[in-house]
Amino acid sequence: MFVILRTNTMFKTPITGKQKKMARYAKAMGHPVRMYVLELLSKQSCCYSGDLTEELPIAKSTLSQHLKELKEAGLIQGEIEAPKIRYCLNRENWKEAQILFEAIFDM
Amino acid sequence: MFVILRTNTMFKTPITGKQKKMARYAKAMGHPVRMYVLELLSKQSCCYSGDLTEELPIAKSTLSQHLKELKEAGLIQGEIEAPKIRYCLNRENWKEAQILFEAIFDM
DNA sequence: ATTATAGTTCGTTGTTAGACGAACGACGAA
DNA sequence: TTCGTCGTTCGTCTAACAACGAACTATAAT
Repeated sequence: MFVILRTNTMFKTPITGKQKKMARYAKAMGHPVRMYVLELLSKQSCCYSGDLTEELPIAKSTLSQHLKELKEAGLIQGEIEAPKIRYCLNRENWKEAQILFEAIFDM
Repeated sequence: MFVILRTNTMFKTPITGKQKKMARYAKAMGHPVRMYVLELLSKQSCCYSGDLTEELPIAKSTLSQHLKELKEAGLIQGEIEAPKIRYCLNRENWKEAQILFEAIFDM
């Protein structure tokens, strides 16, 4: 018989998967430019990288990096409409983030 | 007559103070240990550094650094009860953070 | 006075983040 | 085909981050 011990006692880490997940989302949101993008996308269905480049006072390569970070955190996704890329929220993960923050803020 | 132009057109930054504030809170929440602390404190009135040291698999000096980051972001505060320090949420800023996250998640 | 407890600060190390311009790749238009 | 547009990747630089142990500070207990 195998008893798979995955309790916190065993590994001495009380930090839950939810907390790790939430920290990941928070980390992605922890930069003003990325906050700007997320807020914009939460209010409209999509936006294009080029539009953001014009609005934000950063190099387009920097914007690419920020968008990449948001993609890797799972909060946004991009769809190619050659030659442009259209970005939108990943609704599933956005919902998950909402639920996690909701829980900690007791809302 | 002085006209103080502080519009976004003038300085070409559309990023609002709220977004910056929110990014600051998110940045502080963007580490699992700090997430753990905040969640614990949101559920109970206070905790002691020493208790956290025993619960978390990190050096106490590392914990001090994390607590310092949360203090500097304004999310927690410490009160000396020699020889211990009692930490609790900064209710005002916690509320502010709640409101900001509430707004972006449309809750 | 010394010792013990509790927690912070310091210094170090290695990693990551965020900024940029240049080079690049993927298209569509001419 | 070349050229232009669009956005990404690369390389570089500097700063920030997160880990640790040791030294330090502030107390209370002996």
